[in-house]
Amino acid sequence: MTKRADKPITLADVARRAGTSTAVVSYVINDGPRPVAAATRERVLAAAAELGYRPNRIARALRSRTTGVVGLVLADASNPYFAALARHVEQALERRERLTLIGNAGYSADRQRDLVDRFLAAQVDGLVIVSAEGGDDVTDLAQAAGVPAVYVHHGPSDGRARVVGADNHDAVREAVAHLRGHGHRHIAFLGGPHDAGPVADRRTAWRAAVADDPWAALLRCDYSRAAAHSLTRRLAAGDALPRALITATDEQAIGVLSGAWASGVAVPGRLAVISLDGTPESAHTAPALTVTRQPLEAMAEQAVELLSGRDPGAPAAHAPLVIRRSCGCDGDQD
Amino acid sequence: MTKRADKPITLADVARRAGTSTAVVSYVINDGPRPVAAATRERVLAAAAELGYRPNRIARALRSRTTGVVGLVLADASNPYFAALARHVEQALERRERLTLIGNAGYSADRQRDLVDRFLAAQVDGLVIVSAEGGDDVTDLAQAAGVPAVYVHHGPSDGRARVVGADNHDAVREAVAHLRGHGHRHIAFLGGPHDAGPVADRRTAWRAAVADDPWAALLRCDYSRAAAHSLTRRLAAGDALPRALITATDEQAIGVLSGAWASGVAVPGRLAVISLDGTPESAHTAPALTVTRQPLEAMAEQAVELLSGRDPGAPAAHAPLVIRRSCGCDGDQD
DNA sequence: CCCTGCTATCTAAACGATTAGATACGATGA
DNA sequence: TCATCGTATCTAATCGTTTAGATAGCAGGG
Repeated sequence: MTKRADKPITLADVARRAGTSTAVVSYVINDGPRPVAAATRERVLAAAAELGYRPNRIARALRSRTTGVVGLVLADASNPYFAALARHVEQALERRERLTLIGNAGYSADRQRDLVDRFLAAQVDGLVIVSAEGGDDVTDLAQAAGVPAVYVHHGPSDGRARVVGADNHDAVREAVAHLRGHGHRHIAFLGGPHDAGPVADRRTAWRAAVADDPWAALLRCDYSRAAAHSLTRRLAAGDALPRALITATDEQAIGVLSGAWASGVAVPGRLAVISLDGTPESAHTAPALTVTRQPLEAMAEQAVELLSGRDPGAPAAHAPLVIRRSCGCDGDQD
Repeated sequence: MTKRADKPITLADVARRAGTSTAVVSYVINDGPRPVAAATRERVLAAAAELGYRPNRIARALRSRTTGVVGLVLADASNPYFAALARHVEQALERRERLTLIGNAGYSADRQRDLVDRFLAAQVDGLVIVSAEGGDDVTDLAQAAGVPAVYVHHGPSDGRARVVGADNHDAVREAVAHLRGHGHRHIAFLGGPHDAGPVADRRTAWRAAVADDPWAALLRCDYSRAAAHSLTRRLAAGDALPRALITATDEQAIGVLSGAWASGVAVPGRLAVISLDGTPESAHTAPALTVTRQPLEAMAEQAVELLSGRDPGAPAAHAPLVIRRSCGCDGDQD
């Protein structure tokens, strides 16, 4: 009961108490555009402290037309990859003292536009779009409102929008080389149903890396564990399972693992797997997944940097190969 | 280039165009507190549509002292359990047309208070705290600001705060009974390092359910996959592994699974496992986890309902047993 | 024909901060 | 002593809504 709830403290209260005008208080609070005498500053600070003054960001936002809030639109927060990305974006924003408005578009372009609309009405200072293939282009909306927008992981390919991604080519090349090192001749790839955006890049890179192998198999399924699980069971039943597989996403890799387990297929003995995401989940599957870890933190940092108008130097961060067990190595599993 | 970015449309613009005052426009926009003649309403609506008017929520918030934004404070978004809970809370809010400000406290009470402070400065209409054991009590802050706060999963135990949880006793009883049904005599429990909040409830319930078994072992480790993984490996090396185990959380269960795999321990053959969370991840581990699924959606719904002042009837939702394979059943895999 | 009461609308004061322009006060130089 | 300048502060307009109070117009009862 230290403070009554009914009357929030305002600038005017502090000014009255300090015996000054609201202007000086404002100048003190934000090292304002004009200087304040040291003695006065002290009085103001003391008054503010005594009253427990907390600036009202809404009022500040109305006047100064900047809210310190950024909208984060997610295609699907259930997907650990997107969830991890979201976390890093939120942290990058936090570091810059900005608040994060979050929303789930659930792979629907309509809901995505809707969300962006609502974020813009809330006067966000910027938009980070973590979208998947289905994600529509919302650059027009943002532009109309004069709000900077950045896509992460996947975005419209016409040059108009700023898109932050990772260097997938190198990663895939490394993965293929590693499996070759284990003696595998034919290295299959499990991609998505349509292959647009980063996953298409990954597929292309794989195709290039196995160009010398006409039998390299391209598999496809949804990006869900369930889909990869049943695909694996089906292939195992028909004895059509490859011996070495690169999956486009961790979700698929995890589905492959559980499908293999259910079919009695030994990993990595009968089937070696490398996944191209490297979310935290991948470290504690059975067996632990060898992955190329997407540099999520660097991507988030780059995205947020782009929002502030700064153009970060490095165009695409490298995704390092993290060797664990699913590839056949006797990994770092303690 | 349909709309210039430099001049957002305001109420006054619409009023001018419709030949009315700003008051009527406001009345029309929100079926205002006063009626408007049908003809006028038409004119206003038309003008608004033509100009592409979008109300400025900041200005609205300043005047009406309600932002339509709720702050969601997370102990740790990396934990899939919390992440799933967060998703459901966000969806429950979305359904009520409210925006979600999200923030990660990272198990630190200081950062939690800090976040709450910043959310309150942003004039949130309510706070949802998804906190773990470490989480401090922030009821005082919220109360001082006159903002309703609800804790989900875990909260201060003095009656002052509203806490939404699930019925853990029933769930644990069911899990124990199920393992007994598989012929297990001794059922161990893997809890957290300190056991406060819901995990303590779960432990207590387990103790009650195995009261007739003086040898039932209580294990402890951090709530991380890594900790459970190495604990399992250690126990396996010392041949001290129980034959049936209930884990307090999915994270631990997944760590146990990967530890067992690494130690060559067969699950469920040598070690049967049931977990008490039931996050989506648990469906696609190898083997698939049998769990008591926490009613996250119901909890989120309850929490948001509480924020609006309504007191939802049901005090604690039931966590149903989802039978898969880690318990020894020939589960519903694929 | 005037007064009453109702409806539809307008005027203007909030909300709490920021900030440009006006002002007051000493100190300085001629 | 007076004009000049600089510093520290105050006054008040402004951001875009909401909404209570004032007002205008019209119908109906006496």
